[in-house]
Amino acid sequence: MNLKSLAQHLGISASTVSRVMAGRGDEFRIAKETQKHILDEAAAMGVRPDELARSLRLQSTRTLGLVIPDISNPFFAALARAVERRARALGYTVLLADSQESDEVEAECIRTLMDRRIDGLILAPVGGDSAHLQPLIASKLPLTQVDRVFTALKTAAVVADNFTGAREAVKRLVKLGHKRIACLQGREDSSVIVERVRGYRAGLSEAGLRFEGKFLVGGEHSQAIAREHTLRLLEMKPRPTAVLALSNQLALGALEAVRERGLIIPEDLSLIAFDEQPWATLLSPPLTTLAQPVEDMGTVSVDRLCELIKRGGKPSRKALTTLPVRLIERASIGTKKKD
Amino acid sequence: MNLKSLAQHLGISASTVSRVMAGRGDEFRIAKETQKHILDEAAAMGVRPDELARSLRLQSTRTLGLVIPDISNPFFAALARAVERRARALGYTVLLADSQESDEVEAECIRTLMDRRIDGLILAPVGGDSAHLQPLIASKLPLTQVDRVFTALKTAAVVADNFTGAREAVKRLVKLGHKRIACLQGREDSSVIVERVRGYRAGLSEAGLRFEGKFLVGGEHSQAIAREHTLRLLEMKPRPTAVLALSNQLALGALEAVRERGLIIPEDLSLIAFDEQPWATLLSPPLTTLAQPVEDMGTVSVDRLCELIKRGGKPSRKALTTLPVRLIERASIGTKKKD
DNA sequence: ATGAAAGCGCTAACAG
DNA sequence: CTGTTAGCGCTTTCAT
Repeated sequence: MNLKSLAQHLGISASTVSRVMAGRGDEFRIAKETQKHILDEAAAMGVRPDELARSLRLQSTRTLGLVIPDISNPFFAALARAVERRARALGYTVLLADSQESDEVEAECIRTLMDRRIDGLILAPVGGDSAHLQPLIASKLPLTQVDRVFTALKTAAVVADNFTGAREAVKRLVKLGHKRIACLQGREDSSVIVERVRGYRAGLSEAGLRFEGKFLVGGEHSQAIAREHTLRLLEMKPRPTAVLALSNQLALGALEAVRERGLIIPEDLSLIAFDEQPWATLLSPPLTTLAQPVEDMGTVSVDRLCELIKRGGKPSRKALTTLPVRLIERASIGTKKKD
Repeated sequence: MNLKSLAQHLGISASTVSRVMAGRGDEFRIAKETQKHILDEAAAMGVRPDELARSLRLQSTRTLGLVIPDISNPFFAALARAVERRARALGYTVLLADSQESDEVEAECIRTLMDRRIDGLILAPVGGDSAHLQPLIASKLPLTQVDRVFTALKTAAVVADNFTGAREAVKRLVKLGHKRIACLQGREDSSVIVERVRGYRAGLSEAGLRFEGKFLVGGEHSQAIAREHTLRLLEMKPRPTAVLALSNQLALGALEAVRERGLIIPEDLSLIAFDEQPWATLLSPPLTTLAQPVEDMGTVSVDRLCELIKRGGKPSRKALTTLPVRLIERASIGTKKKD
């Protein structure tokens, strides 16, 4: 059932039906009676305009693409939820794609989405290399980067204040007397990690502590790898007395290692982790976290993108939005006891 | 840039270009040379067929809809990931919608997806009432239900063996000497919960224990509500010595309550929870879980749906697929000590 | 105030 | 082997 057959059924033209269904009946001064007639019959027959045909005709799909590296990472799940909700509120549908932490899959996802003629794209890039994003940039598709971003690409971008978050965490640890503070990182080429490591080093340096390369470990967003690196940290002599884990997945790996070695938090090791999670408070002891403003990041990304779409893809002045990170202090950090 | 302009540019017809771009050049015995020419130029100019126009013409979008109640629930996130991955492998794109545990939003999601002319839908219904799904059923859109299902609706369906899982968990607890085993449920009208509660009661009854209504608490998929109900359980005299939590979110609520009351697991209370999670092993003590085959559920849902699409929506014989649940025993359950 | 006709970009039937 | 033509369902001039 489509508009045309409904029109025939009612003995009027498809144009009139189309105008009424688009809510523009008054604008075209179509008889109230006719309007009611059409609307009633459409509802009764369950006729709705074919979005596909509309999109083709209007050259607009009212669909946004969202590409994230891993939907099973709760941070990105929360981000997706926020994006979806805001987009829905603004009348957009979201096409979600999971790039599986792979540049190749990411490029493929973006191609697929572009083939579907999305109106705009929100991209949380895998990181590292941006070469495969060239066609996307060249296409002039309205684009907002979120979380991990390539600042070299001149697009709107929404990020958490990763630098300040990490720096404040380190400063807090220093205040508790820690001098050997290690940092467990993910992919070193992701902007998020770069910023957090920068914050980590700034925190050390502002406290007059020397940065030690051997205390900066990791290099992948994986719990298993994080566990291994933490095990190695714990074997060092003297070993670090505190660890800053740069994501929730990495924190889980660190916790595994600590447990395996039979060490106690915070007596043997203080731990702070990025990403607040429902289970953080239920660990023994509860975990100190750096809560990212993930809801806001999703909402603002959509808003930025929609502005961009309205402006026809012309970039705005204020390209980068930075949202604050909050330190939630719990019992996983304590005064350094032994040395 | 589109096929037509590419055709003009090359001085050949759009049909030929279309056929070559669809990879059917050989089928139409188009000169190898022409083919190469077209493909090269298309690649050089970045021309790709407009999926929108193709879909309209072919009356097929190669898009599947996926509606889940809550993407921020890691179980559904994992499901979405599996669905996305399998669909991609089969050449489909997935439109994901989050119904936010609301029947109204769910109905709205389904309408939006149908307007976009998806080829099929995978639905994890909110539960309870299926009245709002009538239009969907009537539309004959290929449909697979997953996780929560309405068995009254004659559609393909993929579920975990919730009944057996819950029953085995109870039997294990009974074997450890427990006699007062409570059950913390989610929405009682969801099929998943109904089955798990049925398994819980079967487990009790097979052990010769009486089912006690006051030990079956809860009614919402929320950590906060679960906490409150558990607090109430812990106030009972005599109080239960073991709890079966019917989801990961409920388990977190239960853990909150236990901690607040200063009780020790498993000495004061044994706990088993549905859903295996990365943090389960890191709790103190590690949590005994019932691992759902979430990867398989996603994969099989897509496969079932694609079969259905191929068969033109005709339902198959074997409508319901049940996949096994696995009990992962850890230290959160123990012999009943005091009474 | 409403209708007829063209066209969004593509593919398939038919023609040659 | 390749081209011409019609039409998927819609919206929008342009005409009346």
